[in-house]
Amino acid sequence: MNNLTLKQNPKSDIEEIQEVIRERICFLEYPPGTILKETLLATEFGVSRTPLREALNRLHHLGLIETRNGVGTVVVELSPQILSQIYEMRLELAVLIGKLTPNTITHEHEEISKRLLAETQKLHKSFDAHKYFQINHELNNLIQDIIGNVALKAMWKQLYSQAASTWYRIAKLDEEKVTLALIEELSDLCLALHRRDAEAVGYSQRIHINFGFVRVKRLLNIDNTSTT
Amino acid sequence: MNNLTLKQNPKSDIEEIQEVIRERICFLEYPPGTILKETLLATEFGVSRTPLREALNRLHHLGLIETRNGVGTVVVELSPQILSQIYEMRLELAVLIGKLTPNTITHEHEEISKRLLAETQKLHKSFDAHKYFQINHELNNLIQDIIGNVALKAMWKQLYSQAASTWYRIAKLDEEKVTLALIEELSDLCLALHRRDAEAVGYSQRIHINFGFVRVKRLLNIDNTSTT
DNA sequence: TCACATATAGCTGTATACACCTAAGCTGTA
DNA sequence: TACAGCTTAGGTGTATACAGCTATATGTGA
Repeated sequence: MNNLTLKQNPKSDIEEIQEVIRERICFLEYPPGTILKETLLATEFGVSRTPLREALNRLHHLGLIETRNGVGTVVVELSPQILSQIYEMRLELAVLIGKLTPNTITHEHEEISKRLLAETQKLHKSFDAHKYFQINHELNNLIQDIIGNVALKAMWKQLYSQAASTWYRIAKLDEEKVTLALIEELSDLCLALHRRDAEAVGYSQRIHINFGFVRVKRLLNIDNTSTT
Repeated sequence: MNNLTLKQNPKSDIEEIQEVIRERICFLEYPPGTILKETLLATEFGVSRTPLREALNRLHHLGLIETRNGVGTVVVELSPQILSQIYEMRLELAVLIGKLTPNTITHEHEEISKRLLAETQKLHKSFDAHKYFQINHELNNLIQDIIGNVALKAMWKQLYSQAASTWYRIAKLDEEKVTLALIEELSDLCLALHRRDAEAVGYSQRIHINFGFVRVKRLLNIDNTSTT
């Protein structure tokens, strides 16, 4: 665990490539529908197509891309229905953070959350989309670091990756409100971490995922007939 | 959906290879520690190493294998701790089956469960390990087919795959009890399906996963200090 | 001018050769 | 005989050539 960054250092080249492309998809650098060419990416990362294809294969398994023979590898656009299912799942997983043997919360976790809160407050004065994405991303890494159950952690990461780009696309439409919501979220988180209360972290996450879900539903006109 | 089989037909060759190897791992044909050679598998399936590596790569992502450079691809042996986390997660996911917009239960689902029950009752008279595995496998496919939330379904499948081989190894130690438990499980399931009650399916699954968890813990001497 | 068949550029899918890594076995020496 | 060092067989990791597929563009006839 590095100094206040929680950097996830990938071991192999392939994992590093995978992470870079994943972030590009999450951060809307590759918006849904973008067609990625293996040759171009391979030359960019300075490797041959073979290892690059392995990276893409893993991203395919994460549900982020789809490759069509003769065409290219396209960044998936999730249907409103699937996206809704993903959010419903995330709501359920959130409360499991504190339930399933969480990792011990450290002083460092608390410090990171404070830093992110401060950065978001600065963001409130002059909004910067990419900075907003970055903070969300680091926040998610922080949450992941508290999740002790490896299966839950993997699932949490995957669902975040799948939902991120849509959320960010929507967030840009209403900078003011989402920034305020993020400040509120981080405030809650700071309090929960200060109390070393993983359960509170989970419930806080649930609340704020639901905030996002409501806005996503509103903008995608999802008819919600499920019994939540 | 085929005639009372719920066959999952893979599209590409790679997916088919992946499924075959996955079943071999689940069914203990490749017990943990087995070293798989890419060349041998490639010749067996009549393809080159490239597509076979893609299949292995996906299995790696499912947490079933690990490949070490210069050595081979080894079937992972999950630590008792990780296995415990997987079971805890499965317990939580079970109740979500009925909660998160399940698929409509059909007459066919009911018929399959009846058939599996009948087969298990025959099994009770003369036990056959592989047959037992097969029934468990089909049962799991049946449950998957009821899960409507795609994220939950994917997670469910993955966790089953990871836990299966350990469970089967343990099941062989006490054929009598596990067969009776399976009969009970399928009886509950038949009833729930007859009522078209997905929630009951979920709770039934939870009960019987817990049955397995208890036995796994007993044999692996897991110290359970978590607050379930 | 439009519809349709065809040619083609460029992509992914696959096979294969080679580089690098690892572990086991062999050998020489104390 | 025991042990250290080296050799080597055989594995995975990577690069690359080629096969097959797809969408676009082009040309031709009505």
